[in-house]
Amino acid sequence: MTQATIRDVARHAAVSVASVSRALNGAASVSPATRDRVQASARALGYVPNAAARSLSLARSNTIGVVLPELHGEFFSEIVRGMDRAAGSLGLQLLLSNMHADVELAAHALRAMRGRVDGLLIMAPELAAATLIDALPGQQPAVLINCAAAGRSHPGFGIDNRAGAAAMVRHLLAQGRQRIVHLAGPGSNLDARERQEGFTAAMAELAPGAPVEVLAGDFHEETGMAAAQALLSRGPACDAIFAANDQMAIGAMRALQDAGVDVPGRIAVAGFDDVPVARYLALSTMRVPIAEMGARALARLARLIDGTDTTTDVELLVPELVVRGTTATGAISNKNPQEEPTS
Amino acid sequence: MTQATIRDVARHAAVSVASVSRALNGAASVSPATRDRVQASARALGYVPNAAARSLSLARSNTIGVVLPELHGEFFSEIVRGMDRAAGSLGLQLLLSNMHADVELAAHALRAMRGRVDGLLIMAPELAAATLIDALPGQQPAVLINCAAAGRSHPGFGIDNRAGAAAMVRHLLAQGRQRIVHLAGPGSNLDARERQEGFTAAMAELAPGAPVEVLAGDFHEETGMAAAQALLSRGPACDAIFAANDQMAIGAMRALQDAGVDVPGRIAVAGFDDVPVARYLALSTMRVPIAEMGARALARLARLIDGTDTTTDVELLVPELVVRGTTATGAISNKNPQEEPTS
DNA sequence: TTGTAGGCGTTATCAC
DNA sequence: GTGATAACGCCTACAA
Repeated sequence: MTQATIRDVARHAAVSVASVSRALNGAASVSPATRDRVQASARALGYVPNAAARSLSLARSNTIGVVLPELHGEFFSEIVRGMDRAAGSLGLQLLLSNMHADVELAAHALRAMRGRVDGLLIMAPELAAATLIDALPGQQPAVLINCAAAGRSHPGFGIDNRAGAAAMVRHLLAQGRQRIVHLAGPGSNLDARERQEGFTAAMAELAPGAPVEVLAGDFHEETGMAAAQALLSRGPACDAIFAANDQMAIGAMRALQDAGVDVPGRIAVAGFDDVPVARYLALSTMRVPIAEMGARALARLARLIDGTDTTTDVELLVPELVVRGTTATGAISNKNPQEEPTS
Repeated sequence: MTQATIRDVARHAAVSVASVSRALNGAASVSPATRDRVQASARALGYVPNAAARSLSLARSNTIGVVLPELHGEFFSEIVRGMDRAAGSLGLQLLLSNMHADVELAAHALRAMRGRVDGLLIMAPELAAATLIDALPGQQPAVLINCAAAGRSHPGFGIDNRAGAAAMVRHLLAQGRQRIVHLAGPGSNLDARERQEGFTAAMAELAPGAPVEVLAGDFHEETGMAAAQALLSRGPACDAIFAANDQMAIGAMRALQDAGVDVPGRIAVAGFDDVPVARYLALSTMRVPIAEMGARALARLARLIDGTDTTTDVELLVPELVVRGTTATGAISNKNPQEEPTS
């Protein structure tokens, strides 16, 4: 026997399909007697409404399309967790799809969601604004996360990378560091660019005389190691390495420690993101509220869908400075890395 | 202007909707001329097929429902990554929903997917077999992951926890450890139970005379700390702690090191899972191929859906022993300071 | 090769 | 309060 439809229930309860629909959806006026009969029949037949049919009829799916790039473990799970939490409390489902770097595929993925989702949550830190806008299905409500394209036609969310970088620079300077080297991320990445800009701007403002140096990087641990080794084996030494993300910072730490360099005694190391590993390695970093960003983006998309919120500005979430052993002045105090604030 | 439908395209191309459908779906016989006209019109109007309508008509959604419990960062992202990878290569989408411990809610979540997905990927290590089977929509193809219910009516995937635990026991014994204490996970969790059983079985077989001790735990780091402290402050000492997961192992390590106990000199520590942090802390552990499990489960579900595979057995993935510093015999590998930040 | 028409399962608009 | 019935957008026999 195949799945029961609303017609089966109607027949079983000896009423019309209209009454079944009304009885089951609560809303309209139905006599208690028929409602009970309908509910009993539905239960007896194991009836479950067909979501596709309902979506077609209502032109609403109660589903949010989520398009993310290939991203590393923690970031991915955190942002999805935030979205899922918000979606659950709003009675929405999440349709996942990962955005390939290929624009063709990305556009295809977006199109495939038409009629299946009520709105889109898109994160594409590597895609240029115009490219993305073109790929967007015309009428679909969408919220852009970490997108260069956000703010104009579509609302967006992002990390205040400039403020974050500035906060770290301020911290390092306050610790007495004089020559801070920034290990940048890939130029194709929006966050990486903003962090670098934040760094140079903050240095120019807070330490006008100090040397400003930026090394190219790619967000990978190996690159952090290589950069640190290069720094050691060349001319004027630096006394602080501020990496554009934690992975590179960790790589730098390893290389420095392998070379017997005192961290932070001789060189301080700082990262960005606060991945879980950072706590164990006592790495100072900027904590990025990823889950919160996901949750807030979802909530805003929901408001956009039901017309409650029609703004298109970009909301920036400010990272929080987390000071640990790798930038502490004097004695390193990572004796108990567990005393970190819980997220 | 609202989204174009197949009728708009038909009108624009001066053909029937049937021809549009045929032309766009490639399959049937259409004259090259009309196909070109249709494609041109579709592009001109920005036509994208409505997935809900198509699902309703075809009784197929090309979507897989994924139901996961609340799980910690890495596990979640890894398994979803595996599924997503496999889904992408098969042209399938992923509809996410997290399974709440509450059976009512779980059943509701499963029901809500009716008509929206072609099959279900369910992971519920905490739910009893019968409960889960009851909650399953009757006809829906489903693959169970880490479920006690797998293997009977539904195919399943799982970790060979017994073999994994045995491998770790063998390793610890080979390292000369005599008194191994197992720090178990929550009894409600299938993996935890199997790991514990694997431990006791392996001990009975490989070290018949040795004392076998099991401490209750809950998979949390704090519990690992508390357990280690308790072990230190009581009677006969042990020389190895084998935790049911990495989190507890890490907690135990910290407690031991805080107490000045030489690890692994006096007490070896081992975990299970190989979370990313494990590498940085030089924790020996069993590596669980999570992404692979997700990918294979999805592939098998796809075969189940198209009738290619109708078996219902459980496939077990074997964890791999990863030996690091915390179980090494002789010289402790603390020589690499960055692997032991609390030194 | 192409067009007509019926059906997929629901909801909503009418009459009654 | 209840019951026909027309959408919703697409696919697919069946005819032509």
